[in-house]
Amino acid sequence: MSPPRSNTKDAILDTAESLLQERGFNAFSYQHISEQLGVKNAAIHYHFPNKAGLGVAVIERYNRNFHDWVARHQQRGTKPLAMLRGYFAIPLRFMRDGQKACPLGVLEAEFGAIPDPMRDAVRTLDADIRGFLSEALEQGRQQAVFQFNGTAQDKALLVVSALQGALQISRAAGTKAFMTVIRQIERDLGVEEQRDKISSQSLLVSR
Amino acid sequence: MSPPRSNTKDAILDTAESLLQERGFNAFSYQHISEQLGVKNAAIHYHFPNKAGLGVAVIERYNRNFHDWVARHQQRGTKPLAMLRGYFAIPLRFMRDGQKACPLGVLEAEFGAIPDPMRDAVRTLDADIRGFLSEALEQGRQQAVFQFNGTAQDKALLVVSALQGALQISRAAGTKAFMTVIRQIERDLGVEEQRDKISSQSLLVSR
DNA sequence: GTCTATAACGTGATAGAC
DNA sequence: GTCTATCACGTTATAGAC
Repeated sequence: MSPPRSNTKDAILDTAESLLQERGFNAFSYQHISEQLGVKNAAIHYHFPNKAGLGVAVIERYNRNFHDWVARHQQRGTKPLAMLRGYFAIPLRFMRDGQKACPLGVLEAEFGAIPDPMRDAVRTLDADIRGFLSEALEQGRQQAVFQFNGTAQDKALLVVSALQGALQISRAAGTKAFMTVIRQIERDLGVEEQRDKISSQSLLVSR
Repeated sequence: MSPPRSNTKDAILDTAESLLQERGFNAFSYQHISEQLGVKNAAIHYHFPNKAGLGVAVIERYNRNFHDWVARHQQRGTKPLAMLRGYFAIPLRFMRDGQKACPLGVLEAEFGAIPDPMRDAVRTLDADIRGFLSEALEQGRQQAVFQFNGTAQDKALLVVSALQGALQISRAAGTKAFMTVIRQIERDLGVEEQRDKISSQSLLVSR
């Protein structure tokens, strides 16, 4: 159902997504992409006639990938705590992969300066991520692996907000800040501190 | 010690700060400022020769204002809970004042695309804000008005992260999201739900 | 599908008159 | 301290050859 996918098109999306996370939407250009890709900017305009369309495509692909990830875990019957940690691992990878920010956070920070179609795509992505997390938290509470007050929706919103903020703050304050927030979130969910987390422990000691 | 402060200079800083919060650093220009101010862009270059300097000036003034605010409350002997809520009121004002984002969050989201001197200023601001909040939380814990696990520094980082993220998310998801996060933060600090918060209660009901 | 060439415009910034 | 005028450059985007 999708055979003639051009190789370049995906490469453009990869590069655009990466640049978006590094620089934000308004600070990367067709030139940046074309240079990194070794291709002329006209080629990019062939695949994505205008920048708004490219932006929307990046967000929608990101959301599709997220849905696939969720579906994969649901099929496997991944348990709530592993689900939560698998979710934490996503921004964690961003941070380790060159201090990237979360696309959602970047676009919401630039919300007043992005095209309307992108705003819609952002809203959808936000709703989908929170929907997923709400479910995981609610399941975990029912299985008594998480404890928290208020609705799962409210708690999910807090967790998503904290992760998004922490990832940004880590760009200024360093990796440790992000690990700290993850640890604090787990603490606040009543998840016991793990005994075998050597790296986390050393982080604790170092301040 | 500071008598000949040009009126225009402050007006430029006001406008730049506002534009920064609405559009981000890379999506506002000297033209935007000059149009809003009814002044030519050369006048702005007279006060701030380059954009990086303007950016730094905005951040540093913001930090000075924050310090003044803290000092004012410390002199008054404001109690921890009122301190916390006074702090919440800052981003709350941003949101109500045209869906503005927090300057810190915006700049950290754009961190890969802002000049070096601005990065330094951002790091300082971040450290100062968290320092203040850590103190307030620690005081509150000692007075048994807040309950939380972990160090006050860790909890402060979580709270700052959550507020920053929530303010951004609210641009896409609406005001309610921000109120929800504030309520959840208070819940997680063991602050009792207020009986007289009619608006908050109706928010709860509406979802 | 990718290229060269170019258009039309916004950007940060400077020189010099007033 | 603000203006007019202008510059060099980067931006998104298009036309048309290959």
